[in-house]
Amino acid sequence: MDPAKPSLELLRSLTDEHVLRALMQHRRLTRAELATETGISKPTVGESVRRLTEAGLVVDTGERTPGGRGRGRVGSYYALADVGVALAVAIAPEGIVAECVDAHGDTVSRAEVKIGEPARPEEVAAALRTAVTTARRGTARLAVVSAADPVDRVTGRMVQLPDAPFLLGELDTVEVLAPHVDGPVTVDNDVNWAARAERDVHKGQWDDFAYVFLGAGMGCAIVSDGEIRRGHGGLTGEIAHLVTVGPRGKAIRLIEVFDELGLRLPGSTAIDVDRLLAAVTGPRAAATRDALGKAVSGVLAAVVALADPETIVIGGPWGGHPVVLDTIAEAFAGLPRHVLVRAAELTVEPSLAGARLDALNRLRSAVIAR
Amino acid sequence: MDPAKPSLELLRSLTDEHVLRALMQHRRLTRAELATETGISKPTVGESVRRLTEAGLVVDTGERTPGGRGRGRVGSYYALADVGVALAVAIAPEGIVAECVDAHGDTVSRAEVKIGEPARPEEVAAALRTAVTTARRGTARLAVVSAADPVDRVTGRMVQLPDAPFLLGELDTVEVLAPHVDGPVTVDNDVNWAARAERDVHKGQWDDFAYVFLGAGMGCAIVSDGEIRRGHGGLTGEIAHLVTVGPRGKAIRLIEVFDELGLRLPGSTAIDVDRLLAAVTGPRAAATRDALGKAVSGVLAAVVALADPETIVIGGPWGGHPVVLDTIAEAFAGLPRHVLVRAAELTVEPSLAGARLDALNRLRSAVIAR
DNA sequence: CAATTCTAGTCAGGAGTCTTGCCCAGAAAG
DNA sequence: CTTTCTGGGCAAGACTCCTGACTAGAATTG
Repeated sequence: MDPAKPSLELLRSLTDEHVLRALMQHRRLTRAELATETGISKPTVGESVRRLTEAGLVVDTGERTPGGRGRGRVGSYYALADVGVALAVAIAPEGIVAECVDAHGDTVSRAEVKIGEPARPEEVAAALRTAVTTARRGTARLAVVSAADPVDRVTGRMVQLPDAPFLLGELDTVEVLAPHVDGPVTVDNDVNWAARAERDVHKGQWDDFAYVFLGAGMGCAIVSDGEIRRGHGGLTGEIAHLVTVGPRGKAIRLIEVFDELGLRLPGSTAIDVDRLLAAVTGPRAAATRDALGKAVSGVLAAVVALADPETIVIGGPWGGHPVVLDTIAEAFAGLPRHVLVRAAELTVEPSLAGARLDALNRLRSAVIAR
Repeated sequence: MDPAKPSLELLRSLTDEHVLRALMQHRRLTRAELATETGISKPTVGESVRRLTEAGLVVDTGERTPGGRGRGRVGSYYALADVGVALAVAIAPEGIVAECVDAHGDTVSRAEVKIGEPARPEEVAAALRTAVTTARRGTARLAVVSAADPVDRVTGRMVQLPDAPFLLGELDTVEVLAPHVDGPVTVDNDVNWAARAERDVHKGQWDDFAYVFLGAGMGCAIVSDGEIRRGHGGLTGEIAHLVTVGPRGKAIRLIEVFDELGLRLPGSTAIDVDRLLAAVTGPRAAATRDALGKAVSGVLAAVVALADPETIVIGGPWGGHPVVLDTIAEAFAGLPRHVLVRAAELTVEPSLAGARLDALNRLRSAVIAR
């Protein structure tokens, strides 16, 4: 039965929720301001504030309305009590960033820990612990993690796909973080988080788009009806095995294109980004550019066919490079169905930004649910 | 502001909604049965029934509880009043089927109209009018339409994609039906409806799967997080231009495979299903089977990469054929990432079944919203 | 400096909704 | 005929929200 049972308690909790959300957004408000902000009557708001104060969720800040504002009676400012923080963590092969956000959306602390390449799982786990313990302020009520590898939707663990780049290795993020977090740990891959951040930049306008990330690993995030689609195992957008156009017009998997072009790191599953960038800008670059353009636009054709995005956003160390972007856009424009291709808006820590915002929303919901 | 404002009116409408939903599901109930069914107290239910009767949404059927049931006082049975019907329509090149469903989920009428091939738009429109006027009983409060062509998500009109099969032609379903329906007309393509029906067969178990339809036209529906994903323009799953493996290992678009195999209807954009089935079962079938298996499994690889389904369902006149299905499953099993491939469960009018169920849900919501 | 004006917060009254508990009517069972 | 049992209704109580009036206190105004 979908709709909630009607009861007076429902009403009361709805009132409290409105008040709490208003305080999260506006930091500090008087009872009167709360009433106009929420549209609820003054006496009801007063009662709610009394309840929430008693429950320890709201405190009288002691501040009074400044004289300058009006001439009437001074009001008391109320604010959210200390309700704990949420952790937002980004795990990449280069290093780890951990941040704490409070219910107002402020980042209260931050820690960075570098990792030596190639990353070994034990090293990553140790760095993760260090970053989180350094960053933590007060009780962390939940954690949201971005990881630069495919993530199993159910267990939150990294998944190695055959022959596909695997940057971090076997790492059970949930297990590592559990001792440091007093609540659920959510893990998803970095491209999905970056796409969520991109969506929030274009709030309400972009409901359906795709975000293609081209770096040492390749991935694609699909936003449909305003939400990231993860699929059954969380492996939506793992495009390494997508069939596309190879260097001589042959149908091969995307990851194989980089073998044929000799652009993978020897002894590793990852793509050699530096060499790739040198190859598309240096002498005799035309052939490489042509091959990459055809291969990637074959992927974009698949994205258009199976997700029908409004636009396609391309990001990542080499995908975001102007030369590569132009090459891809040009090759893609020749296909029968094409959409606007553009560079990602967010370039600095896009996946952390996405994880941070989700951490905030989850923290707020957790506070409201007592 | 997401959560509804707390008010007493909210409570009342919630109570009415519970009562109405119980009556939709159970056809006829006494006040006491309504109370136990909804979990709401007897006086409250009584009051709600009084309100709803006054509003004309509920009627006293005049029936009394039969003596056999217990020994207590006789109760009065209440039931939903006549609140109109919903139209469910399936438009295919062969013909049109229109049905009326009432709020209990009963199909109260049905009409079929054949169309001569090839279908001309005016002929289809005329057949549509005939089917709907024949089937309609009472006021149709809304219509849900399945159409065997790509459908624009915003306008509900058919969309012709370059070089892709286009079976029904330019047809503005919404405009044709508007005079016959007293409410909104919803249009989507037949594969999406079939997939919805398949989802409802596996209620709650299948949240993420793909439905690949292979017939005169080809399409694919993606169910993610329990919902059909349509994309920005409603063209999700139009796989004709997906890059896949051609007959000699060349990377070509799916639709071109049928050109190379000589399996398209001359002078038309559609696939010649009869000739295709003959080619895969007759003598020298091995080469054709091999080509089809590779081409389709390339499409499935794309579906897996971009949607990560739990299973892939294959249906349609030639896709559902055992020989074809086996061929595809075999070719697909050789790829690095593969999931279970199975035939569609529903084979008789699957898209109409999906449209019918959606029509029912929409009708119920419309009734509850007064 | 006193009167006026204005505002945050509270109080009182009233309307509305839900629930529990009790009672009644009436049919079947004993 | 009495007992048992069930659907339905009534009354009382608890609770929530709202409107409107009131109070306290500060700034402005004359």
